Amino acid sequence: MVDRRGAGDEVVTTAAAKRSADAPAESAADVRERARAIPEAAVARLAVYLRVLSGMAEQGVTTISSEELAGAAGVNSAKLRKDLSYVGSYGTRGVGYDVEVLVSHIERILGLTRKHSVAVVGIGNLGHALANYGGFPSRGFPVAALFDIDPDLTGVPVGGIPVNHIDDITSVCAEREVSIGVIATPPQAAQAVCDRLVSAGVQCILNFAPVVLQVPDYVEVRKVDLAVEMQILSFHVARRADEAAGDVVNGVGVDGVVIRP
Amino acid sequence: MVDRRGAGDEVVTTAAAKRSADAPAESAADVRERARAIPEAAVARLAVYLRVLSGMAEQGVTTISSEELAGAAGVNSAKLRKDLSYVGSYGTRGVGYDVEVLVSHIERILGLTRKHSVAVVGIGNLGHALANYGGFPSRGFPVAALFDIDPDLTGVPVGGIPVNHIDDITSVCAEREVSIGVIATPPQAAQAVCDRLVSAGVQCILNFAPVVLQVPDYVEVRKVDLAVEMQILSFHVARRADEAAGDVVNGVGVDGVVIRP
DNA sequence: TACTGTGAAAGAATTCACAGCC
DNA sequence: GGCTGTGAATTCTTTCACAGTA
Repeated sequence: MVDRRGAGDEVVTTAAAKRSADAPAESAADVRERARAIPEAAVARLAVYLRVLSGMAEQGVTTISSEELAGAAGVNSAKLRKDLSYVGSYGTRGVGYDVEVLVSHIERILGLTRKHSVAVVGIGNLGHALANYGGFPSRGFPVAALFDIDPDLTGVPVGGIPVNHIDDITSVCAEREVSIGVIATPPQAAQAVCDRLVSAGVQCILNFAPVVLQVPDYVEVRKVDLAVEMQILSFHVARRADEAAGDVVNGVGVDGVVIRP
Repeated sequence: MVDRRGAGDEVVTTAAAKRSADAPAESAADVRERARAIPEAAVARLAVYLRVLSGMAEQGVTTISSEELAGAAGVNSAKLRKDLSYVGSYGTRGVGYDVEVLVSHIERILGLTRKHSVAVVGIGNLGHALANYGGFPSRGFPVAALFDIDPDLTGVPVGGIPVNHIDDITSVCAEREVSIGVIATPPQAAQAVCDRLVSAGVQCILNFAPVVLQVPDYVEVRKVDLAVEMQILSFHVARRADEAAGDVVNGVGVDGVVIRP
């Protein structure tokens, strides 16, 4: 019912493989076809590789092997190479990858060649933190608008940007070409805010409210749910405790890992 | 290399199936075995179901079908039933699930029957927001300690809890039985903070710093990387734009979805 | 009748392992 | 010799579809 992958959207796993390796300057159609074939899970990791590579570049590193990059990104090298193969074949056998080349190709695939303006809705504790978060603008996501329902906040600058009233969301988003909406409101308000963002034309939403948002198919939602993260950690604590109670013999658990007292 | 699943830790997919359905009051060993067999992906969803169910219970709902619960949680009903089957068979055919029963069983599986004290390290914008975030304590994760490296902050109460200096992390974490550490520091400090948390005995870490943390195998790390979330959204914006350029005929894209102008 | 619980099938993601190239 | 790129194998996850039951 909420399946986002359409019927005509077949996954072409071998699309990249079919292309000859020596293709000159890819066409827009090639990029398009390749981008569509990249698995979701790989996209998330590409963003991590990009960050690591940017750091490397700043330190003057020009070349890196899959093994090194994988280590720095916390994945194994086979997965890394597979992920990079979705982007294209930009490594040199026996040598490794050119850091700058890889950075620019990943940026292209992730669509970072254009700026994506962000609107934050809900200027409470979290909204404040997000408005002031330096990681957004520095990575090509300028915070272009802030909204809150409290009229007392309207006009008050937060992180250098004056807060708008939420009733102005449509006009302000259009004017400032907002492409990503961030919901940092209390849970009760989240769905209504989401609806307004969508009718304002925003097609990508990052949701911090602990609510499952209902949106049309063409809108992409990602959620960050702190309580859920905590509960996943809790599950692992519990599992570990269970293992300790069940499998531990002489203080040594599975794998010979010593269980801490 | 960073594989967290040990050699002796075989996944027993059919463990639950082998158990007879009429087993009386599960033993601790049963819970343990079942918990180990739950797929990661299902654990995250169980936390979402739990939240939805809690909301239902508050509204006085006592019974719910898989279809209804799935709709509210944003998944399809087959997946929901499969997920719940990992927890056990607590539904009634032809009727549905008793909300309270399900809540208590999910809580048990997620290890929420005990409290998990949380320490937040790095009391900047985000740290402030986290210290004040009501969603933690209300879900069984009391914030028990705050740490920062700035001596001027030491003793200042944030969200009702005085900030400690980071040098006291070991003693304070031990004393207050912290089981989850939250890293909200600048990226440069994150690995050092992580190391200190680990040597203080904290085995679960939620990391907001855009850094890949290196930890021993027995430590569980989850990360929330806002820039990565943004970049995933960016990828989808780009893909959509590509589709619009390539596949759209007469303003209608794949699946007959109208691409917005 | 209406809904759960679950084997079996299908589909994704990960890992292996090695051919191919520098 | 060293390292990439990738088919094939494996493992994990999702979905199907229906037997079973209140």
